[in-house]
Amino acid sequence: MTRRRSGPPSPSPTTASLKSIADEVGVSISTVSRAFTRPELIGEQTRNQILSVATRVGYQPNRSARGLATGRTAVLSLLVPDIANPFFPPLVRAAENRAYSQGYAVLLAHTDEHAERERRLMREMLSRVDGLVLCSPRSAAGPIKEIARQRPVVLVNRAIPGMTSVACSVDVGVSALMDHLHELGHRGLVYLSGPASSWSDKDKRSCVRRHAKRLGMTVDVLGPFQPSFDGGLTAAGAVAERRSTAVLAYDDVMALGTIRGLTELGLDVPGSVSVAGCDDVMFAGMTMPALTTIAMPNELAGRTAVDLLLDQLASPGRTPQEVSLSSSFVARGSSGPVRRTA
Amino acid sequence: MTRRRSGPPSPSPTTASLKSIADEVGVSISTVSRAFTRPELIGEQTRNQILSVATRVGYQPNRSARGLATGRTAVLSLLVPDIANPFFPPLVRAAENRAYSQGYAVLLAHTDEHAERERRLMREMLSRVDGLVLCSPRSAAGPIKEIARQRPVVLVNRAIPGMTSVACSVDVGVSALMDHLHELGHRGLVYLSGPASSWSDKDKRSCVRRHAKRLGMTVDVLGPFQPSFDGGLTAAGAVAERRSTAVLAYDDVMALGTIRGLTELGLDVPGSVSVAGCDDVMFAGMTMPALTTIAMPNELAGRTAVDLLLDQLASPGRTPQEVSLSSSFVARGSSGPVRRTA
DNA sequence: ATCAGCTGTGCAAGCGCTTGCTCAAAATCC
DNA sequence: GGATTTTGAGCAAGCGCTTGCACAGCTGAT
Repeated sequence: MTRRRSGPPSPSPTTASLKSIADEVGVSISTVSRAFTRPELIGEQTRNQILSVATRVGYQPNRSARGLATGRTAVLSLLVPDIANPFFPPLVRAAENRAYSQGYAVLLAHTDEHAERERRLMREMLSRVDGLVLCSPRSAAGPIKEIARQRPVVLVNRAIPGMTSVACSVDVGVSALMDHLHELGHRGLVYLSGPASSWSDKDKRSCVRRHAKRLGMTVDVLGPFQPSFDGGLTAAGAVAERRSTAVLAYDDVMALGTIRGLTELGLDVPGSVSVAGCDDVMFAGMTMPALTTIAMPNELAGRTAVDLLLDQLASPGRTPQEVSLSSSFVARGSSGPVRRTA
Repeated sequence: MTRRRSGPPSPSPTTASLKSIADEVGVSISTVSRAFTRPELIGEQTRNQILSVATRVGYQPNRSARGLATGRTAVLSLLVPDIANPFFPPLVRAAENRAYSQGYAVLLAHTDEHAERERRLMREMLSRVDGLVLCSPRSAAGPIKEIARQRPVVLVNRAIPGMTSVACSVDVGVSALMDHLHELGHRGLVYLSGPASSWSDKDKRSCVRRHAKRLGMTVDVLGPFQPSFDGGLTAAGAVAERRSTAVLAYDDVMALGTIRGLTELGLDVPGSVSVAGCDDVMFAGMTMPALTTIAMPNELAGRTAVDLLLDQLASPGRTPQEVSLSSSFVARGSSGPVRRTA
């Protein structure tokens, strides 16, 4: 270790503050502060001096102090039901990326699909963040609006009148899927429903019905089943019983369970029955057979949600908007032509 | 809407503060503050009065102000390379859960495997959080230690002398896997390596070699390959060429790619070649064949990391410890007995 | 020379909360 | 009953930063 030329014997472990920089440069605290926040106001020479000292000592503003003074924290809250649900990571990633690029950090919390915990989290976040993104919130409209009165809120995959939201409808995807199945000779479809109360399940049911009618196909709605592999396993029994030739599951995970269940019952996928999922989760393309599915634009959803939130932050008066994103269809190996029954 | 009995015409939209409560109850601000932070110091009657008013008006302390006054933010930072990598969600979830239960919120950010971004994030987090958990950090030891000088840091899946870390070694899992393969008649193993510089890849290579020696099996290390499905696809070619009977891939995703690649080359898994992965990612059990793999205790890792961090927060002097967690072996359908060559 | 208008900087008042210290009243002791 | 301790509460000084306002020194128009 080389001897220090002069100055204090050791770099003080206390973090640099406006004051320490001000003292070193020989200006007032306000000037240093403004050198960062309103650089135009400061003379070029002074500013450069300040900035160079700041980078040398690795100055990082104390966020709490800034937050207290400005009333803004530069933090956004992202509430998801369960980050381990493969639906969310891409969304979270996109949201965090966008937020970061705009100078915001992201406080992540998961609600465990538990309305009570969700409400507590929302409340606790209030004093920590500038705005919140709520993904598939379970709470009633009341508590959510209560929060929205205090901080900008954007809903993802849930709409509440008068609030900004971004939702991904399966409509386009289901339409294409059912065209695809129809062309392959299928004349009926079983929909394996998930959480009955969720916006997303309702959307799927209604889209399936609408497009079935359009194509003259029959629809059976089974369930609700757990949106899990085991839920799919269970559902497989019901599918087999019904001698259905085509199945759409609430999500990809359930679809994989269904495929496994059907296989164990001696039914070939896609030979005997075609199975499709929803979400186009990361693994959907990696299984065998690869999963035919409806891709949800969740990266876009995450990014959009943050954009909408930042919009609201920038112009508080803004009227709420309900953005609707559309899905797409991805044909893979788990769907095929209907087989002539023996 | 019923008429309000008395009091102000409408609940002021400004958030409640210590002062507003103090005024209403008729005590000083300090008393209200202490009613929350040091309740023993306050008379029971006063305290109850304060608490009841507080809950009625939905008081939430201003975190910035508290942070400024105490120097603690009650926020932890969790840096992961990529939340969309299925390895991380369970870890993040467990970490967030543990932190939440101890009164801490979690700031999540992803580094995109990018050392520069990682360093910037670490620095920026410094002023926002009380401590950081760094998952598989890419940065050199220097910058990391620099951060650790300012705030407690816990490393996950990376060890740096003198720092607290928690790592999951594949040792136990590899041992069991290789016993399993040996019993099934395999006498050689191909290891498909991932990012050569990562601690985790080194660990895998050395464990594989050690246990191969123990069992008298041969080892071929191929790669490095991208730790992705495509990486596995590529690797499959090399595996087929070598006429290997057993393969261990760097991670589950690569393993799935390998299986697909082998299948496309006309090799049956596990008939012609057994394939195992690492991590026991959510989907590992859902594919067909279900993936034989080495399960990493990443929930435990996430929880432990947070615990270690909170320990350091509670008792700053504490000597750094390197916790090592062990993996386990999960036999599923992608591994089987070696087939007599024609 | 005079004065208005800039520019660049400093002053000082907070932002809402914590906390060491002070102090009055009540409880306890001898 | 007086001295001492305990209890409950308030005062006030910050924590580090932002920002409205004041003001000194220039510039350039008059």
